[in-house]
Amino acid sequence: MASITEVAKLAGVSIATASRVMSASDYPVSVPTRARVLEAAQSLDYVPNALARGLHTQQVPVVGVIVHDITDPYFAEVVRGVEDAAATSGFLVITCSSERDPDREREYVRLLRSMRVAAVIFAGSGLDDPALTDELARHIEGMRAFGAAVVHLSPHALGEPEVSVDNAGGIAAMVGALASLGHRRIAFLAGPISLYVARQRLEGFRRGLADAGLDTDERLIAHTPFNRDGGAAGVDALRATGVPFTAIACANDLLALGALARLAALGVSVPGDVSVAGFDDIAVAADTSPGLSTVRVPLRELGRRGFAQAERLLAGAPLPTEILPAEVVLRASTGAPSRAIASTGVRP
Amino acid sequence: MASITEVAKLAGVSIATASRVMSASDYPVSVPTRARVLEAAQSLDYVPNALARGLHTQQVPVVGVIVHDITDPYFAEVVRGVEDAAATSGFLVITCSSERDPDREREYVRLLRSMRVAAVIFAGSGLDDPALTDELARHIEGMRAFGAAVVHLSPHALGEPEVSVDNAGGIAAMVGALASLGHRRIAFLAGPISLYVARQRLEGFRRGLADAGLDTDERLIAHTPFNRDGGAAGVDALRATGVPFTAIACANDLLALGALARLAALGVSVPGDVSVAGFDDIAVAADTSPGLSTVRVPLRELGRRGFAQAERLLAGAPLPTEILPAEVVLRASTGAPSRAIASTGVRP
DNA sequence: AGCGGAGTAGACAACGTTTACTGTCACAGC
DNA sequence: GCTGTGACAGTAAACGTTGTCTACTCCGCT
Repeated sequence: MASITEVAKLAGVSIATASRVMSASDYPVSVPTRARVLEAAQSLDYVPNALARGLHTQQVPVVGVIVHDITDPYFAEVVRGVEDAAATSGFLVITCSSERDPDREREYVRLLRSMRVAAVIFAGSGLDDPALTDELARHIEGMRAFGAAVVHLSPHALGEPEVSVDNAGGIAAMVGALASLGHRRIAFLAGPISLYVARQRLEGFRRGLADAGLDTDERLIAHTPFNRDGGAAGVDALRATGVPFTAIACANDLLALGALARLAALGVSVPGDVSVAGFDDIAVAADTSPGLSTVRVPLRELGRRGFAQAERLLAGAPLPTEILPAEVVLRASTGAPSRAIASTGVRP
Repeated sequence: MASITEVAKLAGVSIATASRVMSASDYPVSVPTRARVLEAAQSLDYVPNALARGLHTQQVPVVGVIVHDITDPYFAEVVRGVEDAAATSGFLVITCSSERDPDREREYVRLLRSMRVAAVIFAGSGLDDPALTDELARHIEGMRAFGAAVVHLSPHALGEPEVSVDNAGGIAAMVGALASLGHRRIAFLAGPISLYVARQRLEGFRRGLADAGLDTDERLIAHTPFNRDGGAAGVDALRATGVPFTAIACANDLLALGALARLAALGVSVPGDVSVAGFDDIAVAADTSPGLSTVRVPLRELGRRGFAQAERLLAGAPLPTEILPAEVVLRASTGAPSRAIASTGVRP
């Protein structure tokens, strides 16, 4: 593997001159000299050593993205957005699936720090856990200590996210849409209360209800894990209350997918008996049956903007926090209500 | 950001001694000295500089994974497998979505080389393109030139993949399952002929047919892009031939998803009129309606083994190529045939 | 008493860059 | 003819590690 020393030797110039050509520095190098260096580099298949460069500049053109799970379509889409933006700036992207496990997250942050990555983007939501928040704050401080940019794409304990999505507004709009269809008793699969996004979405749910002139029935709010199984469990929890409802709004699409599957297994027709709505509009949402009504969030754009903010932060430019719009998408899983189903009133 | 120099100073030892403690070298350091160094490191929040370390060792504990698109559930799952295995060895994972674009791939390989990553895992299949193959060969040689491990998880032009999946066997088994259900005229959405995996799967299709004592009707093989739209296009192409068929096997799940959607739009019932089968068993397959019969491939395991092979390669250990089994999973999209549908015979 | 060898610690030279800092040269201005 | 200046090129010192080599202290053995 050729180093710049060999390039310089072959070109018959000093290392400094070769470096100035290869690193596109603005230091003047005469045209013929530059050409000779370039030719030497080419013929040696020279690739600059980013480690040596990074050792000197204290920074390497790499950005770390901390997600819950890259297998979750939500995060895959966000990471792709980061990657696309990063690629145009010559940055590489390190993906870290933390599984929301504090130990894994800590370890990833440590590794990212050891690599002196230029930026770390936290794509997943923060957890409300004082101990963890303290620790995270130390980590973030540690990262910033060597000039790394830190960007959040979701609400968290330590201030506003640099870029985010109108979570509350999106859910409120969906509740409004359900109300317009005639629904009066709307249930909510809220996800885990400890997650800040889930809280924002719950707040949006309440707001939507209020906007539509409906009361919130706390018994129709179920807190279950943010995944497919959580959706099924949520349906069961809702039915167990015995309280009637005609629609289920969900805090994300995975919950809605689980709910759909569980309802189908129970023989409850969607949207005949109950309407179901999700949030995020992950790609699968169009392939479920019935097609899932949901709230579309520009996930890839979220990732792109996240990287852009990181770059701006690195450049020391001021940083207005951005909130991306969320848009209701009505497909086949929602319709006008027929009759309220309760735990005992499910059609066989 | 504290360096080892400061740690050494605070502990009152030489840099060398501090290094020996921090890098868990097997060089003897007395217990009290070690304790002092550790304490100093702790109090300074010292995190070793992986760049400096990598500059010296010519290698950084990072592995690059080149995929088609991280947003494709197939690749997300594989990357997750790599990530899980990598995490237990303290390695970070760089994700590169090349979109099968030679320019993007070249650029990613260049960046990965500049980072001196320890390994590069090619998760996606190779393309049959002599120019590209040449270039790729040069890249791979370049990577190996500095001691990087290169691992392929799919068939490609330059030899056997280090780990892969029984593509042909899986499809053949699915064709066998369809034949057992009574299907005699089975169509195949083969994906792009230029992709090596697609070829293997096509070969498996032919073999499955032959094993079942059926003739291959070349008109029932459609080559379309490896995605959802390709599935829809494939259905249209098949119908346009006017040749009757009772089942469609697909070279991957995305094609099957597209086919399912297109058939639903045409009012063709699945599996009433046509059976549909996919390949890969991505997570979505369980959420389609009807649930997609497919061939399950241990994708996460594929990623894990890929990393394990890279590690073995790095250690210089011999390397038996592995082929992971594929298993038929029958869900609701397949059933006994009723009558063959042709381009003109579709029920309204 | 002298010597060899553990056991431990420190000095120092890499690794491949970048970037002050120093030159050198030619040329313009006086 | 001298000096100042601008355009280049080279020297050398970092950046933070690791590993080799040398050095010092005890110890036990002859």
